[in-house]
Amino acid sequence: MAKDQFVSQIADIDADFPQWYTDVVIKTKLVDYGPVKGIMVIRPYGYAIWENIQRELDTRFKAAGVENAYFPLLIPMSFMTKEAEHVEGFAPEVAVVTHAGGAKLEEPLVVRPTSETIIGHMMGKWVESWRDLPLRQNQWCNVMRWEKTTRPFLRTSEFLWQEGHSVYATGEEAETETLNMLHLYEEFAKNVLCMPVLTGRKTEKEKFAGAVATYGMEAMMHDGKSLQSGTTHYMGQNFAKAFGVQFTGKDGVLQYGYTMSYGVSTRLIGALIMTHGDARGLILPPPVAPVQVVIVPIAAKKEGVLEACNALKEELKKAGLRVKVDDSENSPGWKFNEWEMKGVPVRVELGPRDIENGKMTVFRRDICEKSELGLADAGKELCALLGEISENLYHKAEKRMKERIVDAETLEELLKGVDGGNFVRAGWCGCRACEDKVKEFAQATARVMDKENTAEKCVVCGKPSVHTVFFARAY
RNA sequence: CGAGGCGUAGCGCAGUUUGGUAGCGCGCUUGGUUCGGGACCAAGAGGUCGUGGGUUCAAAUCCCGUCGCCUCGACCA
Repeated sequence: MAKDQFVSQIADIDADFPQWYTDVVIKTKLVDYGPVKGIMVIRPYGYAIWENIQRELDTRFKAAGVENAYFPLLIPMSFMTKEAEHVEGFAPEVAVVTHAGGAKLEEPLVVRPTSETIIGHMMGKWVESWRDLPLRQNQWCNVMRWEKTTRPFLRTSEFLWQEGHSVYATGEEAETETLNMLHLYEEFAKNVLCMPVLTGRKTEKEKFAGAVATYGMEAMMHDGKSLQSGTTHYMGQNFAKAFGVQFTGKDGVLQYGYTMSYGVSTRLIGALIMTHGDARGLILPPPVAPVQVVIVPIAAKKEGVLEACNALKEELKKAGLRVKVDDSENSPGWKFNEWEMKGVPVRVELGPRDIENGKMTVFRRDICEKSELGLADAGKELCALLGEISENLYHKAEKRMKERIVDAETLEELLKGVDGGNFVRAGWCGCRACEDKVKEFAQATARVMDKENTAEKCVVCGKPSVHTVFFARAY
């Protein structure tokens, strides 16, 4: 098959970015559409990415002192109504179980859209004394939010995530933890997903239902749109009061704890696809790639070729790499394209010519270039190469993001900025009306607030700026 | 829910204007030759044309109804 025909299997990344994205997740066998609209099936190749994300995050959580636990899928409806803002925020999108065991339930059960309520309930029982604090737990689970429009990984009615929940004795500690977790996510995005993110506090309009403050990390996609890739929330005593999370302090006084929560989801997979991918398909960052090195035998039937491939595989495995030998019956050209589309960071071609010369032909997915490396010390060489690829992916994405952050002083400039696929930094007076006006005028939302208020005037009303905000169109 | 589009083989589509044998590409199966960028040859399997009704000698095609899906507007990790 001609090469242009292969490329045409995936839509043009520049011409139609959403179509490109959908093509890629389906054709690379990350997901499939299931029988229920808006609920995706994650196939082994996609799930393997999630497992790598899980492992990397879990290691970090545990190092920070967080323990894993599991809480129920079904939550009594009455729990949802205990925190006023929370129920208002989530009511439109919960799925409700009304019947079970062949009979109508006395109290409907909601399928968790997030677990603040039930974890708050349990923590209320577990926390009695200041000695029980801080209580820091995390769970890996699925949640359900009945979304109106969906897209694989980016917005689905059911998704996998982790949600961490902590109780502290003081607001300061809980707030500090909220920021610490945001930084943990940022470091993770950089070093594991090779993805630069913008972090900061969310506006009142964009914050989590029931939170005092929400912080988020936003990643810039190829087309300049923003994707909320993780959030951390400081709840103050809102949930502690609703669920009776009380403890006796050192001073002997019974008091409410302060809670916080944080989560990232399978959306991260969508984020890294849309951050790194190109016209040929996926480009997976080495730390999360299910296969880091694929070995393609050339002239596999010739004596010694498969043996050499398998020997190399064993050597690379010993070096800690995830390796696959593609010994299928397909032609080499077919395999090249297949694994490139699937985003494998490095391909090694091994044929009679290479073996004779004691070399291997190495193809880098990130720059699509071939070179030769010596077969001796292959493990060390390829580990170094994967590290180089990770850095290159990060720097490329970081450069793009930095180049596409522009400032605006008027609504027209802001509109022009987001139309051009940029994040727009602008002043904001802090009022809801001006925020709504930006949305109406430019179809852009406040992603996060900058750490410092560098702007002078609100981009809408011209009053003094209270927060400098990054505005963008968002997925 | 407001606007637009689409339902024909596993996937992508043509055929509908003007009714008349169910087609194409990819994929799949079998056998053979191949293998350093999606190889080639040969043979084959696979569709009650979303669905219900109507018109007609005859409907994928015309008429009426209905269901489903996709894209764009209001919420979200």
